[in-house]
Amino acid sequence: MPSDPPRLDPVQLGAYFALMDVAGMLRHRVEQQLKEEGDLSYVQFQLLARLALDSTDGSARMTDLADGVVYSRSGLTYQVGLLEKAGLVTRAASQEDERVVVVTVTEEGRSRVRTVLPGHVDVVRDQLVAALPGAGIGQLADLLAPVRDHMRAAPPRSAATRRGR
Amino acid sequence: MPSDPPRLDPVQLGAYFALMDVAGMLRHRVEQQLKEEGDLSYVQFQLLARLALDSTDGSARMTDLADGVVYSRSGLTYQVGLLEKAGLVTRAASQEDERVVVVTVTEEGRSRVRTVLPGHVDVVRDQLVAALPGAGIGQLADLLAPVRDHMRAAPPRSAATRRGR
DNA sequence: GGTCGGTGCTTCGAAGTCGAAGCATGTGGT
DNA sequence: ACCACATGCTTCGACTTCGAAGCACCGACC
Repeated sequence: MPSDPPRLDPVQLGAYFALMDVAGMLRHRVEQQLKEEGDLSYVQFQLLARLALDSTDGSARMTDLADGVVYSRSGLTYQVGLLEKAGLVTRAASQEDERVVVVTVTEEGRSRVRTVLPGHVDVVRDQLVAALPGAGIGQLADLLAPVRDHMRAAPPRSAATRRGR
Repeated sequence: MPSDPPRLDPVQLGAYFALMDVAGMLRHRVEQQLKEEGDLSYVQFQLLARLALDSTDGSARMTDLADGVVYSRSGLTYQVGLLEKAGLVTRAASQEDERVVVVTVTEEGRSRVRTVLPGHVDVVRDQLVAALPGAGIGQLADLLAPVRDHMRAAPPRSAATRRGR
C-alpha cells in the first residue's frame, strides 16, 4: 500500500521541529538581550561582530558580508545604512574597484560589540549550553558542522524536488 | 590585560553558530518549496499543519495556535486573516466564551497541506537527514529535545544575567 | 577604442512582523 | 449588582525584509 503520507519517521521529524523551535527561541532571546543592552538587532550584531572580530583590518566588502550572513543584498544595504547612521561603521568606495563598497567598523562600533558580548554569551550559555550535559554541546557541534557544509554546498533550489539525487 | 571577552570556548561558540546557520538556511529552503508548490509561507504552513495534523477536530483557539508557533498575537491575527481569505480556514466566536475565536481548517486547507507535505519532507530529508550519517539524526533529536524543554521552561527575560550588571 | 555581458550596490514598492493601545467579554471581590 | 481587573483578540503605526528593476563600473573580445 502506498502510504502517501511522507517518508520521514517520527525521529527525523522530531529532530527537524526541535531544530527549528530551538533556533527560533534562541534567536528571540538573543535578540532581546542585544536590543536591551546595546540597541542592536541580531543582524546588526552579526555584521559588527564579523567586522570587529573576524576581520584583521576591521573592514569587508558588502558582498562578503552578505555571504557570511544569510541575507538579501538589499537588506544588507539597509542595515549597513543604519549602522553608518549610528556611527558604528563607515562606508567607502574601493580604490581598485569603484563598484565595491568597503565597510569598516569604527572605534565606537568595536566598543559597542564589547558592551554587548558578555551578555550575549551569557544568554547562549544559560539557554543552550546549560541544557546540555557535559559533552553534549560538543556532540551538537560535531553533528551540525557537516549539515552546514552540506547545505552550503547543495543547490538552493531545483534539486530539492522529485526523485533524483 | 584581563581577557574579559566571553567565556565560551570555541566548541560552544561553534555549536551556537552552526545551530543558527543551519536553522536559518533550512528555513529558507523550506520556505521556497512551500511558496512554489503551495503558495504558503512557513508560518502559514505551520498553522495549517497544526490544525490538520495535530488536532483531533481540526480546530484551535487563537491563543493555543500562538503558543505553539513562536509568534506575536498580532502577527497571528494577520496570518489567520490571510488563510481565511484564501479559504483554508474559518473563524468563529466560541459559544462558551465570546472572547475566544476558534479557527478551523477547511477541507481545502487539509488538501493544501496534503499537496505540499511530500515536497516539504523531501527538502528536510535532502537538506538535513541526508547530511547526517546513520544514527546522527537520532542523536540530534536526543540532544535538542532537552534544550527545547529547558528553553520553554526558562524565563524569557531578566534571568539572562546573574553576576555582573 | 567601443560595445557587451557580468558584477556590486542601491532604490523602490509590496509584504510581513512586532509592541502598544484599544475593544469586548469574562471573573472575582465587596 | 457593582466595580475593578484579567483575558482574548484586533487595530494601528513603525520598522524590517525581500525581489525586481536600475545604475555604475569592470573586463573581455571584436
